Amino acid sequence: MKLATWNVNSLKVRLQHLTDWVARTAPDVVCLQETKLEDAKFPAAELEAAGYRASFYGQKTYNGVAILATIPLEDVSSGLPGFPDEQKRVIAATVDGVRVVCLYAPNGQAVGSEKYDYKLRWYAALRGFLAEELARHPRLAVLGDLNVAPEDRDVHDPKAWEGQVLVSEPERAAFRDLLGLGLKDSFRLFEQPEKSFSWWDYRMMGFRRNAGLRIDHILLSAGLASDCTSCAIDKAPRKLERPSDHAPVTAVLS
DNA sequence: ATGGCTACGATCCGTAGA
Repeated sequence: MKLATWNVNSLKVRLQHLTDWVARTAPDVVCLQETKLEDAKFPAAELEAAGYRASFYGQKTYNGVAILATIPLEDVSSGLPGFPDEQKRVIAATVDGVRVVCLYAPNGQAVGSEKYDYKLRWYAALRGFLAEELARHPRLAVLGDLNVAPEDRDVHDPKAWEGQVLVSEPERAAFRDLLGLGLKDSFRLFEQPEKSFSWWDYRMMGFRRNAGLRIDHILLSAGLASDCTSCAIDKAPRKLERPSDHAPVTAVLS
């Protein structure tokens, strides 16, 4: 099974990139973030034509998540229990016995801001949710834009970013807390190129300078990590005209 | 040098992203 995650930064704008990409790479499951579409406007027919069923949880302008799969999606749930939230950031479904959780973590804006506080509270609720999901589903995959670069090697210029949002110690601690539940960062199960990132700022020629961060992740429970044969970031779609600022990340389970 | 893009919904600029 091939699993993927991609923050598309507007599914309406990126639909062609997405359908081209799935045609080329043939993932079985794709988690999307920042669809920025109300459910009524979700392009279900176009994705069906591309070979994918979809479960989606969206809103106008901001946020929005979806799971696409070539096989049926079962037991779909959305949101974090005990954490009422207008912002549509979480959807989960079971696909062929694998519990898939698709996440769009809050950005946090700036350390010390109200949005930063919301981000840390969201992560605390997420941890509780994933602990329950793990107890229920030993085959658990958590994919998404987690908006945390876990280590300095995930940051193009750690000095410049030190203490900033996406990199700050409380955010990294929240990320490590997820690993502490028994999840593995699948990207780090394998040798990877130096300076591997999944997001590059649109400004300042960020992509051309490889001035990026690795903030999109695939975390796997122990039961799935032992079946994982590869994890990679696909930079190709970031090179297209009018790209998303994020690249897709893919993991293969044997 | 704290900006520089991009998407969106609203106008012809503000909000948000990361």
